[in-house]
Amino acid sequence: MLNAQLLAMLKDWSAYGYELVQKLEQAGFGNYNTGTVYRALRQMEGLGLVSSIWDTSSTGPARRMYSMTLAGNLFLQNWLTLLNLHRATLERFLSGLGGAKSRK
Amino acid sequence: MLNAQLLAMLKDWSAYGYELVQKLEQAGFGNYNTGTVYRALRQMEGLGLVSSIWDTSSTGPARRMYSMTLAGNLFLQNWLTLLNLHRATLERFLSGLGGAKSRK
DNA sequence: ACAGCTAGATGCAAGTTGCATATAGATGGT
DNA sequence: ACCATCTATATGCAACTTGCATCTAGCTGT
Repeated sequence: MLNAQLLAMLKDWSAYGYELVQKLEQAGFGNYNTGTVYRALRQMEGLGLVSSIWDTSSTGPARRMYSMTLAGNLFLQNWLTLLNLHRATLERFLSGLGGAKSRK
Repeated sequence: MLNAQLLAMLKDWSAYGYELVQKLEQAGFGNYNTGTVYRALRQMEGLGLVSSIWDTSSTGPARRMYSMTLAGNLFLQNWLTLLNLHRATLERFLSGLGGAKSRK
């Protein structure tokens, strides 16, 4: 879930970790702490879903700017497709049509 | 995710763990193994989301029959509402409308 | 000079999951 | 009768994720 949310926020603009923590909250995705987000980003970098460079252009401490890669985009698309499938199945069960074949 | 999927399958009919493992796969929810499902069910029982009784009526080993409680139903409704919110936000980002205010 | 903010990182504990294995009753074949 | 297999639940161990706390380091404002 977190990975998909981070990728979604990186789709059109690059961003750095500290910024993403705040954006997650603003977007209504919940309050993740910095440790969780930083490690998720590094893990995704290891998987090739995002790439990063040190940004020293602005004032303040250096920032690690993340961008989504092509693989990251494919991952996100796939993840959303799966999410929609599962959601549809869940709601099929909630409508009482879940166990169409066998009942107990 | 798994908790919600299990609750959805218990909404209209009670079921036991071994059965739920197979139903998860048939429904397209993925292949969970028995250890994961049994422990998820016991955990939800501890939370009061499901209740169980030993069923010795049929042949074969005794089965632990699970039913969803009222609290489980509320939990499921809540969870689905949250899921839909997050999904909507994700797709808002994918449409390029995610960072409406500030850009980089 | 010093408190506070920005930015990233890491150690430890808790929770979840997969894999392997253990258990026990029931079934079927030879 | 014996033994392999299926059904059904359970648990130990390792890997991974997350939250909380803490650390480092640079910059800002008073």
